[in-house]
Amino acid sequence: MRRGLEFKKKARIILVDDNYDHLSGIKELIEIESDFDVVATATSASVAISLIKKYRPEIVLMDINMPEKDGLTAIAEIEKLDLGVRIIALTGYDDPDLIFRAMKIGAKGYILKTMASAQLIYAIDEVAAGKIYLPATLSSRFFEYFQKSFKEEAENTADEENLLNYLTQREEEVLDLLTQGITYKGVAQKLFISETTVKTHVNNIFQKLQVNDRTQAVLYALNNGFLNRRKVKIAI
Amino acid sequence: MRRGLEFKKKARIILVDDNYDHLSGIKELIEIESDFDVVATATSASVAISLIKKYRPEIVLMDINMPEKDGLTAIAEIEKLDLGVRIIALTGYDDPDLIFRAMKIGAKGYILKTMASAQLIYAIDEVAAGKIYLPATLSSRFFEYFQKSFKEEAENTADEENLLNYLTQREEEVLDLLTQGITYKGVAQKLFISETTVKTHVNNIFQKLQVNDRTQAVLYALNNGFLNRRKVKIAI
DNA sequence: AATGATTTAGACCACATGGTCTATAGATAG
DNA sequence: CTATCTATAGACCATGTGGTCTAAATCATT
Repeated sequence: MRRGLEFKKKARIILVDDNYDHLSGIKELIEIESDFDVVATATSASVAISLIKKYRPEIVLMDINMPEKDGLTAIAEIEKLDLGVRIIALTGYDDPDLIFRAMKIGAKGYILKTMASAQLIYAIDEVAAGKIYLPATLSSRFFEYFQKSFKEEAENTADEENLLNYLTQREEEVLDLLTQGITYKGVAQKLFISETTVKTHVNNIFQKLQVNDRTQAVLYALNNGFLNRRKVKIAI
Repeated sequence: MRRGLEFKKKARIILVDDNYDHLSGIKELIEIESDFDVVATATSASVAISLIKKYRPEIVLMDINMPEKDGLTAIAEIEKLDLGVRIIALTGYDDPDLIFRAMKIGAKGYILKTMASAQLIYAIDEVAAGKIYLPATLSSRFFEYFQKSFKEEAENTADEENLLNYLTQREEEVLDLLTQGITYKGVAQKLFISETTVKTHVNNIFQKLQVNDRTQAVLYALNNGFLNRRKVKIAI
């Protein structure tokens, strides 16, 4: 796997850190300890972005903690450019929320400044090889946060008292169309039934969901995993 | 780290797999190759759940591909019981969607049946030690899927042509209340303005969002990150 | 000083929506 | 073989909603 790399050209890297000393430290480290090519460095996110556009590096090492424009939004912007740049986030803290958000917006790796320099080189290696790199400590933090955020969501949706469960199949179909913003007339046409029948169904839905109008019904459906359950039915 | 385990009592495990041969194979493997204690086995998810309630094991090895009640919903149910059971998912395929969903609902590990038996033992070891275990190949698949799903979300929300951007502040406030299923009268009271003013705002909102009714407006808002941007304003 | 955008508000009308009640045919369950 | 549930559908009415037009006060910008 790694062997394939040796034949390739050296991966080109841009370093971004608002601390100049730290920046040159990393630069030196990479140049001495690895065979990557540091083509540019930047001390601000906005400069970094124009440098990236110019040099089209394979890898960007981005410090997250920067004044002015913070690293996370910078990463988001770079990802949006869709240049195939692979970004490694760099920070002092192992804050799970930070890690989660960085990975969410597309970072391919995440390392702490306190980590050994060998680990930094290894991370770049891995990311350059197309992989995603998270040190073990960070990946567990990531997963903790990941699962926590979804657990909260699940408690709201898959709740034991989900009124959606009381709906009949036909009522679900009607509600499904309501969640697409379709009127009585539209629903009637789509389901080949009369408009008054739709009204009956809708009224029954209101009763069961304990709401007074379509908007509330749609909101209830959306907030209680109505779309998810349709997906599941199709997927599984 | 690992050393701490030796002092503890052997971790107790329940195995779940609809294939009986496979089940006894794993059981034998664990009993011979490790010092874990297989307290029970089950060939169906529903049996597994009652066994878990009875034995309160530390670890559950759960096959995902089972007829009747599938493994994923079983995992979700077990997690809901909140017994502190740590579940490892087991399957033949490395389908990223499956992996993602398993981890999402709370699995602490995920391994393939095709993997070496040593890796299975190692996975149990890690999960028993409170960690989360994903083999390298699976974790990259997980992250790919993770990032892909959020990329799509971002493209829908942070889209360049987001009609929500054209709304004035007051219109945003009104729309915010609409997304809570509040009527004209309610909005008027909340904002201390007349009902007809609310109507004017709402009509302007419809124009700007290019929709014909509140439901569609609410759906547009929800699908285009209206709630997110309020969150973002507060959070970041 | 003037222009334009925003917020406020009213009038008027058509019609969509919600509430309630009744009723029939078919399916399902006890 | 009832009893219940479900899907269908109509009548009737009150009211909420959406469309359009007008208009005044405020505020920012030129």
